[in-house]
Amino acid sequence: MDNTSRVTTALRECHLKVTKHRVNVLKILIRAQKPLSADAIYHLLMTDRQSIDLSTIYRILETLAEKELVIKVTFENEVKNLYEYNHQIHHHFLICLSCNQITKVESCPLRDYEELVSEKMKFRVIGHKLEFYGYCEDCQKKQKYS
Amino acid sequence: MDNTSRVTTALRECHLKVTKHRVNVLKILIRAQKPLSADAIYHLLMTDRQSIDLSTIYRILETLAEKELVIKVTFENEVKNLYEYNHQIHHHFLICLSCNQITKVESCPLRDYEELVSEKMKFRVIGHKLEFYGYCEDCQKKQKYS
DNA sequence: CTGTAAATGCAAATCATTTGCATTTGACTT
DNA sequence: AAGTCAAATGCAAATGATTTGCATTTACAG
Repeated sequence: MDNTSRVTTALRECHLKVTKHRVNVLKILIRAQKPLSADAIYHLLMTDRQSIDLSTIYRILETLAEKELVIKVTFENEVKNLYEYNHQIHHHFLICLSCNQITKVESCPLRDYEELVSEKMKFRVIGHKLEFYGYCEDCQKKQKYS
Repeated sequence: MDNTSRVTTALRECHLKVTKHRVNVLKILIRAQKPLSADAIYHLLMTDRQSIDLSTIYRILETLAEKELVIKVTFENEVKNLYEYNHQIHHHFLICLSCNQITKVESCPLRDYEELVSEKMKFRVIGHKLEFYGYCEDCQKKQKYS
């Protein structure tokens, strides 16, 4: 199944109208494999000769986030909100302090700890967010020679 | 040592002028024991009959963050940036999905995992940010009866 | 194929944060 | 204690991301 039909099916399952723009936005997020800003999506669509208004992108992202087809995330030192396709697989990110590149890490060490926190703090944990900040391989190399 | 002299000393050590506003902002952040928005600080000062401009608060927070006397943090679903006093003790937060209240947790399970990530992903980890989302004790009680 | 509610485009509003500039102030010097 | 000056502040306006109101277009149920 290609992305177009995958996305079309997903929209139908959520009782959302299948519009050209919604399909395009979702396909871009799937291809990106990382969170994108509304603005970044806008420019990708423009490059692809697709005409769309930025406010429409914001509305689409809001709708898709409500239906949990996409996840809205915010990062430190990043003014804009970012949106990622929801693959339903729990993961975290590495954020390079030098080039700001975002990389996904699919393992997670926290399931046990969640229980501990729940008990000790009397806080019912529903989920968590974990990010590692540091330097990616490329930036580490560059730093050696500067 | 009271907070006023603690804060005055901290500012001097950072070669920053000791101004009434800087002292007030730092004392508010110490008392709060959790991150506050520029706006929240503004209203606390106003309630305390202290006249200050919001832009001054932003400039103070920026300066204090540069010197690492405060830490700037952002949370999901929170439009504003928040600032917390830097106690130099590594910690994380519990964020209640119902009342949005933020609670500190001082333990951390991630030191070992950081090394694992460093090796496997060839990413030099400098630090991390971890937040737990769920329901605080009060909101859990309220949910039972609603 | 048609009617209708939902989606979109466009312009303007909103809200957090930043900036330019005139004035005030902390702290060093004398 | 008064003089000096760069840094800090207040005020008004700018900026940039996001949201909203409203007129028009479109998806899709019947």
